[in-house]
Amino acid sequence: MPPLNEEQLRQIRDERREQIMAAALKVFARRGIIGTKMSMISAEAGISQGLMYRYFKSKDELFTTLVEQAIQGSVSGTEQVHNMQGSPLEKLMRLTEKILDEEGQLYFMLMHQARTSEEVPEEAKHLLKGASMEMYIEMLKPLFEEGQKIGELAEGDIGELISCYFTVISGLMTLNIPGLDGYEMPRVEMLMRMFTKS
Amino acid sequence: MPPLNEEQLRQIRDERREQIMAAALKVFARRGIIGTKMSMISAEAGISQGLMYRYFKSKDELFTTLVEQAIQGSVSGTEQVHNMQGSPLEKLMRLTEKILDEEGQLYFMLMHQARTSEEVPEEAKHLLKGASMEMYIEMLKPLFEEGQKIGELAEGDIGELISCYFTVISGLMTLNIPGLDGYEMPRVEMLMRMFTKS
DNA sequence: GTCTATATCGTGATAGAC
DNA sequence: GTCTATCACGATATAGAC
Repeated sequence: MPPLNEEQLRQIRDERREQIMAAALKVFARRGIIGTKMSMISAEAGISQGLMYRYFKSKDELFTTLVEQAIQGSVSGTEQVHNMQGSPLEKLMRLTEKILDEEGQLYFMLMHQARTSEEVPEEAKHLLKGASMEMYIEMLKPLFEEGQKIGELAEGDIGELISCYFTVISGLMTLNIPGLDGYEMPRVEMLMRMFTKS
Repeated sequence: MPPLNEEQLRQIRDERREQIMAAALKVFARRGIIGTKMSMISAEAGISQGLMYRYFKSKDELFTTLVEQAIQGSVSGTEQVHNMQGSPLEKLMRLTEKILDEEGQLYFMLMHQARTSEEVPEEAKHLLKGASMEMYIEMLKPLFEEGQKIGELAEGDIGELISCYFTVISGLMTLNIPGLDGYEMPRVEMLMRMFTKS
């Protein structure tokens, strides 16, 4: 058997890395950085504990890498609202559905863990400073402004409106409803009643 | 100096116990059962680690005791809505304000920790089964029914309405907004727009 | 009743065989 | 590249002095 060439090795390494990160995201999101043991991640990824340290220097580095990825995803996801078609309200509903749909939920929970837990690595804390509520508000301002102009969205302070939107959505995301007995994600139409002109 | 009599000793013990529980609530609510070290609780309470074990057999027992207290509080708090005065909407707003006000928040966060974390003591899990979403819905049903009857609250499935109410409120509580940079608790009037007849 | 000292165990991270 | 064995440390819970 010929030895693997450089390209093949790199591919194996990349796949392993992705595999570890996917496993780590699952566990970190639910259990936080302290509640997560490296053994849990390695078990979830189906590899040994020792191997993880070939790909990430420490638990902290792994966590921080995931936070970075989560921030990137949330920003690009929010930006995409402007590429959607339909009225401002329709856009907002579609954005909301996309956020609440189980897809991005793990990343969202991870960011919440990173924001609230104390023993988060300094670098991750620093990254989170760049993903402030204000930034998201700015990103959604044009959408809400247009909605108010055409009389589709409720009047009132636009900052308060968007802040309320993000706060409620954040709350729903961090609840981790799929795993909560009895809880059910409210319909988007229900939530939108807060923001539509009555 | 005469020796302390039985009554005095009991009083000291009771005070210490309360003191430990208050400190433990603060720490558990924010950091969860795993993230909380007994040393943190003892530091918060201003006593030594060893002494804690004179009052609670283990970390698990302490946690479970707090969960029990939290459930009791949330039930009696919700029940009180029927003793309030005013229209159904006014009652609901006052209940909401009471819940969201920092007061009960620690207990709420504790219950969320207990619901979502994996390594919660079996007994605490069992207690939580008794505090199901369905129970709270039943408790609020009369209020919503009257509100719908007099045309103050939105029409539609009453179970969905109350479920949405509790889910959104739960989300806001678990966010732990006081400690979150940029986040702000939405005004109750804003939230109520979801449930009022437009 | 309260403290300090310590036994015991679990976890993060490393070393070295394959 | 991957695994197993191991070190070093920190946390729970206990023991015993005051």
